[in-house]
Amino acid sequence: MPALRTRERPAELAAFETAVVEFFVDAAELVGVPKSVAAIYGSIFASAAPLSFAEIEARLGLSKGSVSQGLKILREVGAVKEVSTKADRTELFSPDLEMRKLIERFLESRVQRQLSAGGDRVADLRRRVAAMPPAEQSTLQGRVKKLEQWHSRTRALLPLVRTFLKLGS
Amino acid sequence: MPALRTRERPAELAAFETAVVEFFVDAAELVGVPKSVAAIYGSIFASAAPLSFAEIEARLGLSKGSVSQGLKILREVGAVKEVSTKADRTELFSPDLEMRKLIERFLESRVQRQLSAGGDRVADLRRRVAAMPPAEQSTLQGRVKKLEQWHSRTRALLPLVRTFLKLGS
DNA sequence: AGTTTAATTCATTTTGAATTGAACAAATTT
DNA sequence: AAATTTGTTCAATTCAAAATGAATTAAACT
Repeated sequence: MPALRTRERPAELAAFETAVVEFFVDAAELVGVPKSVAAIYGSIFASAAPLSFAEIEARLGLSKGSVSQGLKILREVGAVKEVSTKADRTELFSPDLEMRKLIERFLESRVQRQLSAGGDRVADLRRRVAAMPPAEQSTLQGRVKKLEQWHSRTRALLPLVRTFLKLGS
Repeated sequence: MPALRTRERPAELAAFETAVVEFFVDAAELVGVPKSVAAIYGSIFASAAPLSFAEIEARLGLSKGSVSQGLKILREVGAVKEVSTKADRTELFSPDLEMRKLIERFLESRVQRQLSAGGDRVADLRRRVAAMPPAEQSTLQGRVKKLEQWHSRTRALLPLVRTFLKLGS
């Protein structure tokens, strides 16, 4: 991704924006979100006034395609909301500050999904162990049990995390 | 990744192994671990007897390079231990069943790292807001505050997770 | 209606990570 | 010590995800 293009804004503003963008790009890396999406969110988050499509494109030096695609994703997950000034045709975007929702969505779409898929698999495994050669059965049964333990423990952890993140705001 | 090569083992054994491998490959996807590494761990985990390098290579149909590389990683994070039968030259591998350690390592290397990097960035941002144009300052200050909140909340969550996962074995 | 501006779509390209495979090293056997 | 077997390393390849940009649609203005 090319460096930020700065136009003629105060240097501090640009620097602030860059720093925010970097923050989000970094964080996104951890959870496997594309850089461009994180950068778009970052630049919107870093702007006091709602940002237009064109502004985002210009500030980040991204292609129209990436901006469109990124904004679509961000709207879908509710990370960004459109602030239509009916007077104008251009769409303006502000961050949806309920970051809790973001995390919720993430947990749901990734962790939750994986957990229930995993549940099915573990159940399947439990059935299969029964058909194993007697010599190996007890060992393998132990292994599958481990899997079950971890699965249920993780499952139990999820609501805890949810609750915790819900606490303030 | 090519399908499992089965050699002449009982069909149930192969099926069991495949299922376990799939379980781990799936889970790995969630946390961004390479398939091959997950598959190697899976096949070791699914085997009652320690597995040799050659066995892993054959069962998964991976290249020597991948197996070597994968085993290296798995050893480094303590997911797998070498069960040397001094009589033989071939290295044999068993799963290190302390999966807790695995998760610990993961949390440490990824989450922890990101959290402290993020901490620095947030501190930096806090300083920068001061230099913003007065008109925008209060808005931006609010935003940075949000970031701080989330950062500290996540930081607080981590030990909770650790404790929880430590509970039983 | 025709022109301009704004944004989306999607086939192609780019990029970066994962995997391969061939060359190499180390230990073992004959 | 030559040949063989076992595993490592790393440059080259492959592959999938991400980004691009040109074609297209949609809306607004003349």
